[in-house]
Amino acid sequence: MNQTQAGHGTDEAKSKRQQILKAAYDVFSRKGYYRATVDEIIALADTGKGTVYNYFTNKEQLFCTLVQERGEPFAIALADTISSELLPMEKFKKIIKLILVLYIEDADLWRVLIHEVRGLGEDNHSNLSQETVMKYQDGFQHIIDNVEAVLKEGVDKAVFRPMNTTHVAYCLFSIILTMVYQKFIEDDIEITVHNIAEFVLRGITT
Amino acid sequence: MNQTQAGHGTDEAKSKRQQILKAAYDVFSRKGYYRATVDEIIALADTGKGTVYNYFTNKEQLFCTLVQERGEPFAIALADTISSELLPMEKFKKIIKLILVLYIEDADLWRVLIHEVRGLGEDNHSNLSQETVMKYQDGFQHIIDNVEAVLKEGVDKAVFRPMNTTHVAYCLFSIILTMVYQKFIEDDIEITVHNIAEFVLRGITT
Amino acid sequence: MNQTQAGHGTDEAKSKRQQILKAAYDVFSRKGYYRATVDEIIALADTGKGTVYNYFTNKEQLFCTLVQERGEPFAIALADTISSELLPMEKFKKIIKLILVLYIEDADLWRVLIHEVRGLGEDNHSNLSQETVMKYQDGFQHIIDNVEAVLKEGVDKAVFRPMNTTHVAYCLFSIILTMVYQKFIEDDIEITVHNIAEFVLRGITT
Amino acid sequence: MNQTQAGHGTDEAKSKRQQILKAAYDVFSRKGYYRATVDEIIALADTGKGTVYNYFTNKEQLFCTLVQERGEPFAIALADTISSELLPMEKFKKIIKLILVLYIEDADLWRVLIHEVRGLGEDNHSNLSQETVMKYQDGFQHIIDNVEAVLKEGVDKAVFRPMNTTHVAYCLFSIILTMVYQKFIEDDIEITVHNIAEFVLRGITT
DNA sequence: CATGAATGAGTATTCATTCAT
DNA sequence: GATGAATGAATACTCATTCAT
Repeated sequence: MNQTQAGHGTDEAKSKRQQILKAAYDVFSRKGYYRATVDEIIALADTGKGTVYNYFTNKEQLFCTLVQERGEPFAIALADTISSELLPMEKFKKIIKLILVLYIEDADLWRVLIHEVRGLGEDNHSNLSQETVMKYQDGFQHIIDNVEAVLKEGVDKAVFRPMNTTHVAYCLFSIILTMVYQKFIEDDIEITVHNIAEFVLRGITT
Repeated sequence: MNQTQAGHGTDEAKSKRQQILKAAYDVFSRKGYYRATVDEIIALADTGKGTVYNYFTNKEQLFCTLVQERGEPFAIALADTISSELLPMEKFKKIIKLILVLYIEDADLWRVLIHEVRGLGEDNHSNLSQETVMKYQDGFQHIIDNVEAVLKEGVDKAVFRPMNTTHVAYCLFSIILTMVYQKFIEDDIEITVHNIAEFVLRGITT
Repeated sequence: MNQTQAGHGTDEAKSKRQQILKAAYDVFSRKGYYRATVDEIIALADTGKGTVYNYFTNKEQLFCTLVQERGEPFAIALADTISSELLPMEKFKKIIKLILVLYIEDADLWRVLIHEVRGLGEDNHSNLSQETVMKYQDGFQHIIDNVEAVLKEGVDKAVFRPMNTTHVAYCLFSIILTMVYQKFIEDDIEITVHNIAEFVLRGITT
Repeated sequence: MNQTQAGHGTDEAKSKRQQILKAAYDVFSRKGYYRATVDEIIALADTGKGTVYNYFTNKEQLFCTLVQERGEPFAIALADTISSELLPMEKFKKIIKLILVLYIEDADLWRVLIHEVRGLGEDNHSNLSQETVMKYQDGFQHIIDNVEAVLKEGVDKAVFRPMNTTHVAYCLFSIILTMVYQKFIEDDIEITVHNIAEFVLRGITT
């Protein structure tokens, strides 16, 4: 609200939406979805309450926009990898790396998303609408399905031994998340990728 | 509410507290911590709102009491196992089983607890107080520390190959949780225990 | 909040709800439904915001309770009159009087209700829910239907000349409302009843 | 928005204002004053929000302009009729017809206007400013005054029997509105005019 | 003149907690 | 000890209006 007096400059014009998204990212990441208040977001974005509702229909849609924006590149990269002609083992490692990279960037946002989307009982624990929750659950499911597809391919080609691919896919996914959330990532990501792959491939036995 | 007129009997007095805990278990499990309301709990417990606050200082402490009560037996069993003279491999499998059994019983309650305690950013995502969150994180940490101890013992005795025991302990824990939350548990738990152990020990390579 | 320090006396206990209803009557009558704010109601009722929501599920239901309470006696009296064995002309006058009396008491409340329920275009102009609007429209319809029934009876018995009873019933109703809203009511209601009846029965021609 | 680039041509300039008025008519009629939003009006008018405020000082004045525009012809016709040399009975019927025609055209707009202007308590129920409300109440008053004048003339000439002309004028007006709002109008308006006149003149007695 | 991004005052509703009886 | 009426802080969202371009 300082520079161009009322922020109508073309720079700022585009920036308002960005300011809000940036502030929202910040607040959602720190506070989680429910405890993030629109008031705090606008304070940080240095904007009026109405402005938020000009760009986003409601708090939920603001959050979803954030998720969409940050998740898009990953979705594309994953699709590319899946459809590539790599060998199972190579694909396997590449997917691990992709997921790792995705979750390392914007770690806090994904943490919050997963927090909201995770483990539902009969009712909806989440503060997000049932609809939204299901949408993102499907998103995660899709990733896991792809992991499973790679595992199956490996089993078919006898690179991996027979297993319950569904179980292993979920476990692999949870292992990756654990590594990220516990901040077990090495500076050189390749090392972490290697460690995870090694663990999953060979286990811990001598 | 008839016999002893206002619940002055020791039976009823104790039972009031139990009724509340039972109802709280039910509601927390179904709704999660945040969406569980004291109103719903007292409706189910068939008691007055004030009564809850006679036995428990607040909603959070009610939840914590529940967690304490249901977690106690496990903590004891775990300690016993750790200090037992079993061989590393046996200990390893027994711990997997212990954790599995714990989380299968009261699955929803643990789901909720983990939901609240999981991966915090700088601020506290949770609806629980920072203090409480840390307490339960320590609780989980303690379990994981014990798992790690077993792993170390195995490495020392060359039953397991050298590894980052911390990482593996966390991963093992997350794998177990995943199996439970995804309801991948076989009717015969031993099978699941075997599968997890096999996966962690030998990986997926042929 | 003065007398018994915190208003928990049995007198006051019952009175809280009444205080709120009284205040709501006041504010709704003066401001209309939309412009009446819960804040103003609680200020007048000298109560907390939560208290209102203990007794009434929302602003609309508070308003409806008011309408119900004040309208009940009339509905009963009307039903009695309709089913009575009076001659058409007597019934006719008695109904006029009943409606007049109803609308004179609580004139402002009915004014507001009619304001909300009146003349809808395609959409719902009202601030009340569609459901509620229809409920009260039905209520008014019911009154008019009864008026019409009396007219029909009169026509059958050749006391009244043939007419479109529906049109006349509506017109009679609107005439009564007009008299009330314009405060054309004489101190002795009988005079007003007589005037209306005379006008409707004989018209204005010499 | 193409030809004269920014609407500088007198054609377009005038048309912008007309577009807005047309759209406003539409939205006000469908939604009522309160629920009509400027946003919806500009969407329909295919214009910018600022433009509305170039031509009209605010939402209220936009509404008033609309009312003015549509009411003008009627006011003139009414004045003509009043000052004409017709016999009381003819004048009486002509006025009924005039009012009927006025309210049939733009029925929804008048419905909305009356909705806002009707029966005020101590405070202003309306969403319009007290000032505006009074202005239009005066407008209606003026019509009624004219009706009353005709009635008085009839009484003086002994065509009508003695009566409270004020009361009857109001009642006649409310009867006409009722016929319009209940859509009791026959295809041939003359029939409705005749019915109303007959009812008011002769009443319903045999 | 036309535009539309920015604004913020105004409001209904929820729910944990208290405390007099 | 048991009760439940009373409470109010906290929060998302709407929409008329302004003003720099």
